[in-house]
Amino acid sequence: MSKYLVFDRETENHEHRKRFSSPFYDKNWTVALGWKKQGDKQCSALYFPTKEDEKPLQIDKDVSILVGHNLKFDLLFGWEDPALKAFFKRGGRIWCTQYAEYLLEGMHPDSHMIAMDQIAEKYGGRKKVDAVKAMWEAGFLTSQIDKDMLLDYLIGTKEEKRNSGDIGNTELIFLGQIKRAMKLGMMTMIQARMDGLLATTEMEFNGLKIDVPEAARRMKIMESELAITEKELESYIPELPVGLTFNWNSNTHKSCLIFGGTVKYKKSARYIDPKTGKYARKKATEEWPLFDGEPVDPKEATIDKDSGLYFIEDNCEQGGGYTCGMEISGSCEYCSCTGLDTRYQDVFTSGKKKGAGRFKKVDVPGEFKTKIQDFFFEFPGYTTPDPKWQGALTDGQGDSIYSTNDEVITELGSRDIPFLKAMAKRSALVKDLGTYYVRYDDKKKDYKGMLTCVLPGTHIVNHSLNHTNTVTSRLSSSNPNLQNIPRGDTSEVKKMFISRFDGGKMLEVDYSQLEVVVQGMLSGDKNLCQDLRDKVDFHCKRVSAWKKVTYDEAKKWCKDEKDPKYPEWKVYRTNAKVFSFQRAYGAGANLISQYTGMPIDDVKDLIEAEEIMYPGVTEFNDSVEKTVKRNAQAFKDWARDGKVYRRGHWQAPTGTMYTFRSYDAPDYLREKGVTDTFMPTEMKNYPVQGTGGEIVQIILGRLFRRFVETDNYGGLALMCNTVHDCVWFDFMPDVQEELCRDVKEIMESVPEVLKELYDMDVDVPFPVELEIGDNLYDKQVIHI
DNA sequence: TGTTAGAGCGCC
DNA sequence: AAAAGGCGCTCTAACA
Repeated sequence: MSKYLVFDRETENHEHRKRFSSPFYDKNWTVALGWKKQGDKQCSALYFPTKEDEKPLQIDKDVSILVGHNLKFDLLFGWEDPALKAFFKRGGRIWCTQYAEYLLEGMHPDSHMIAMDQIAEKYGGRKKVDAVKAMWEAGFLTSQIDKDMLLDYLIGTKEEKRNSGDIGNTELIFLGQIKRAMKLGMMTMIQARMDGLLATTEMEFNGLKIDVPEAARRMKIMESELAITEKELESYIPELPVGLTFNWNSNTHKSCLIFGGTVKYKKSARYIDPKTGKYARKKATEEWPLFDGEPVDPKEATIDKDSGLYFIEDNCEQGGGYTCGMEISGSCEYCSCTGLDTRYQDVFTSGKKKGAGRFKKVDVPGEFKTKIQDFFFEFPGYTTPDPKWQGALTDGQGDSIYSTNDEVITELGSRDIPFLKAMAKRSALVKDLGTYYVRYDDKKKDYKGMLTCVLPGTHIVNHSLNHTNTVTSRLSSSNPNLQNIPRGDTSEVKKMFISRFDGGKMLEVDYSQLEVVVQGMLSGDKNLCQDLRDKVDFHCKRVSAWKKVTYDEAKKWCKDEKDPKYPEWKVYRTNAKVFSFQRAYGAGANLISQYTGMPIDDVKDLIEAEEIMYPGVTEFNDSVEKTVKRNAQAFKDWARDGKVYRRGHWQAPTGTMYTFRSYDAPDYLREKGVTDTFMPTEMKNYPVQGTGGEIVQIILGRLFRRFVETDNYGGLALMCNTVHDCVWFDFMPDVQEELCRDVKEIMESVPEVLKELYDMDVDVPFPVELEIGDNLYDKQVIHI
């Protein structure tokens, strides 16, 4: 009799290396562990006041499935527990209620990363103790929360007979989800994906080893290149007013510099007080000496050193005296006065201060007030923008900002603008340094970039592989994102990824054009499947259909460098390649023509040729569209505009459900009275993208089982990462042969796996390519 | 001071 | 025919 075991941890919640409650930080541990085994009348829990008290989850032999919400988190905290290892060894499986909910909801955006509290009630559970959540939100550590309160939160209160809380809710959700999954025909698919979740848990646990000295070396080189480039760029910036610093990161600045425009900048400066019409000033008072009862500005008086009193030497009213610079002696030459009249400051005549000078507090104009104000500076510009580069933002004057992205800069290449190359180089360096190395953010006083996630000592970076964050059921990666590491032809970043083993290697295994294979599989198009079996070069095939020559001719002329036709036909192939990628995303003829520079009629010819060659693909796309439209239901989108839209779905043969929403119709349909339409591009792409992702994930599950079986090849090979159609491994050469053979066999066994799980008859191969190297940059294709 | 939208760009 | 799909990170600019 096999049973389920629901469990959950409340862990110490320090953030470390961008990871919330990181299981890889030694200051975090399981503060409270709760569980309920199938058949138990109530939940159980253990409380561990310190890390030293911590005990592992006990998993009885009759337990066959572990259940939890966001289960990867709880698994990582005990990933090396012998009990858990033994559990997997005997074939134990998992069910993550967060992941299952996301799949059951057809990956609807509202179901991404969904919190338990948001679904507990719909499965008959109840909301949990708010006070605990409030304390976390207020920044308390889990260990600072009252033990009883925490346990109430975890397993329910005494009034709830200790059969609620996180654990009780999870059980109810699990049982409800099983029913839903059976009804929707999604049970097998969910189970298979759960094994994929185990694989990514293993990958997160293993992480990637970073060659920190190499990274530091590269960084130094890049930083000095950056300094040189920025120095060069400086000379192209016109003289700027104080307070405005040109920022090469700012799209506004770049657009204004290149195309002309007004940059708004802020500076602290004086301003006119509307009440007085003069510059605003601060209030101030001064002690002024009194002369005959009238206060006089001390600046106009002199201090008598002996008495400490102020005195004034009044000038002759007739204009004589100091003002004319004349020496005064005796009488004034303009009149009969005796030159200067010295008057002394008033003094107290009695009391304590008798004899001391009298003063009065007088309001005087204080310092000028300043405030941060907008200033404007107009750049003349170097060239005129193409209107199609116009963006949504405006400059200081309200004129349009134009895009200065890579595409535009390339297009500007033919115009004589001297700094474009340096600017592009700077952008590339800043992107690499800021995203994949490390860069100090002056404003936030914080470091940015992938290397900030590297653990000290081990130099391992543990990324997150997220299962519930996309609408297509693909995975995503974050903190850091290890699914967008620049390829070898873009940057040398991949050199940083090395083996953690002494003398070890890295292995990357890719599916060859997975999405084309999936397109063939889903559509069942006879020609496409045959071409996949024949391993034709699809780009040459498209060229042959487009230029009306045979496939063999096209292939020779496109690929044989010695052929006289090669230079011309190579370009055809490149265009066909771009065409096929664009087409996969559903782009129309217009856009492809614009993007490739091919005449629109040529693009239309290619599209037509495609449809004649692979009619099954069009039929498949049409059938998805029909299905979605047929089952669509209206809903009011309050988050958007409160208007009525529709949502429909299409279910793949594996059981995966894709949901689609409608959007405001484009103008040409609006004129015909249509208010909302589904996006044909989404409907074409989701099934292919999603099924490709799904296949990789279930294969990851198979790989995980093999790694469990072999104890990670005796501890000499590790699964590390996956990027949609590829898998990364870290291994010792000792096990290379066995590892490569297994990985290739398992990854290429897609048709067998799909037959076994879903009784699908798949007649296309899923070939993979293996590459090995000392790092993920310098790798060689290997053949087995 | 922190949040958010937009742009840009890395990957598949 | 007509609407280029999916992510996450960094940066700026605007706003509360």
